[in-house]
Amino acid sequence: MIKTEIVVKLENWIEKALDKLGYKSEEIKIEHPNEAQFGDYSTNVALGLAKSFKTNPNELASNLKNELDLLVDSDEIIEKTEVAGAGFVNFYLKKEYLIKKAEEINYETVFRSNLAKVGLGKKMVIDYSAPNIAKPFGIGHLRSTNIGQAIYNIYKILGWNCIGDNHLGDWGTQFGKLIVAILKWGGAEKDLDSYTIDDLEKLYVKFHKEAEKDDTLVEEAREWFSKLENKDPEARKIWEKVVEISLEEFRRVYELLNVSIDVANGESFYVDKTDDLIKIIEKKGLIVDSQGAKIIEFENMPPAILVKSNGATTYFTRDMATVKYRFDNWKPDLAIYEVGVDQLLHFSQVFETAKKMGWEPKEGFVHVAHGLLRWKGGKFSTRKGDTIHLSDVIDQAMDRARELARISKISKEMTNDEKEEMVKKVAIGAIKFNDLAQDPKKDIIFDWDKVMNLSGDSGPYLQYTYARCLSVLDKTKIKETKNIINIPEKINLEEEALIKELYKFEEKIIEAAERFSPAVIAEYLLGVARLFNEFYGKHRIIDQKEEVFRLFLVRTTVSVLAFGLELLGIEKIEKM
RNA sequence: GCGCCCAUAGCUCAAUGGAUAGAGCACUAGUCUUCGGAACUAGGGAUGAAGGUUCGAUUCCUCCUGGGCGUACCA
Repeated sequence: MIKTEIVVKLENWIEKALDKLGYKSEEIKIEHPNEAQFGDYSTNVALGLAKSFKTNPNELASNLKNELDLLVDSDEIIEKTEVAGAGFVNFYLKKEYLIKKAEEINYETVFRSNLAKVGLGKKMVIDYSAPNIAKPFGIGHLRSTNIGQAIYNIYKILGWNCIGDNHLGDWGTQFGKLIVAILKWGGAEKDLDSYTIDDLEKLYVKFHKEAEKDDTLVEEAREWFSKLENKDPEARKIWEKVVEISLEEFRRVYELLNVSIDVANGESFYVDKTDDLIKIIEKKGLIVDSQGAKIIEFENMPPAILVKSNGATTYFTRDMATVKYRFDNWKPDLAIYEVGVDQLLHFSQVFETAKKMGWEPKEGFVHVAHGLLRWKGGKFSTRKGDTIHLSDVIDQAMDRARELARISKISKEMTNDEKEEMVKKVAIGAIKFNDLAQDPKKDIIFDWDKVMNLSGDSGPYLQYTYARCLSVLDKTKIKETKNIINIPEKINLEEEALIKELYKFEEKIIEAAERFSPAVIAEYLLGVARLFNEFYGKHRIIDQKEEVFRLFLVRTTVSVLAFGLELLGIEKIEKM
């Protein structure tokens, strides 16, 4: 758990004060109270201690406060303390400190270099996106792509050395199925070159429909996959073409999403590495022969298949080869897998085997098992063709954004190209935010209205607030308010609420990293934007006597939103 | 059958042992002599059920109900 300087300081204070009073606490918890009336930080340490020492919690808290006040007197951060409730001690921050933190955010280089100290140059590898070849980019893989990229961005900004690896699903029995489908129903007259990604998907779906009636098809598919592994020229030729068609589609999607993944060593990359891998694991004595297959057994889990009875490998084999390759070549301190929760058992088996083989990074493996995408009724299934294509979602979101742009005053001054560009950013921002704003662990219910939500808790709400801020900064005559010299005597409730939210940015970024949850940042940005809009709605900024201070707030809000959107991988919009 | 996960407002989500459970959507009523109405203000409405641990439980434990995922040759 990484703590901010102020939390460390308060912990030390409390420890010292308790020591003087003759108490010792195992754990001192400092948190933000959820109500402004209880200050900026609080500790409940007196409550726990009072219980074990059988004293009155309020009395203990008062004594603690008295000791702390001796330290507060000469402090430049803490303004005052108070005892409240059942025995909480609350802390209030000085205005000067809040302003100093906001200034740091405004001077981006300072803020960035502070954040970069957190990771200490450690290295992590993150496995994300990993779409399957021969299927259109569905909104299922969108989740892994968005969350994975955001986690990558967050770790990078915290000074980690990051490698993103797109573990493309370009190998496996599914190709056996696809080859069978192409040969049987693709039409011999049809040239492979003329296939589109949609054709491939239709064939894949048709295979599963037919396979329900005819058991031999699956067996046939396994045979074709086995042929592919044995470098059969016909199988190989079809496979290569299919990969080419798919990669073209993925390139288009990533460009649209503004995603770029460092390397893309798909499953096929590891095919020629599995023979050695199997030998090494065999040497270690982990392999058991069972019903013609080579398996690995575990104490508390079902076994994993390393080699199938027909001699072909499984995705377990290839994932083990991947673990070894990354361990040997990249020597990461941390390995993250942003893959769906439906593969929980699989990765438990992979990680367990890796531990036994000594291929575990120092800080271990993390499976960010994101929840599945569901209809209200059930699960999406590629096999049944019950999927939603990303391109359809984008098209519909763009239609909706265009409609809003049509009635917007600002966009009347834009050229058609500018407007179309803006509409695209809004639509993609909305779609991405929908994925990122929710705790990755939970299933996500697909809802057209929610995905395309352009108001309220949404990506466009953040983009809009950003544009609104810029517009104010554009209209004022005072151009330099990154820092302020005269701190106002009195600030109103909305100003106070806003500045007391802005300084939390740093800890939110760290929390997002620790919890592997970009949603922490997404939620935080919504809060900032909401507070800003409330402030904006109540108080004029330009040509007021408080203009300098208020512009400072606007500028800090801009900095936080810009930085936060960058972390989430959502594009900013200057005018919308 | 066994294992893992989930259940919060009509709907979609927050709250990772603390103080009066927060938002958005939808609904109702307002705010346009506007620094940008993709906004703001106000309103009603919620912890699946039963026990337990605790000074304190949406949060931890047990059981029940409902749902999801997994459970050797798909990935």
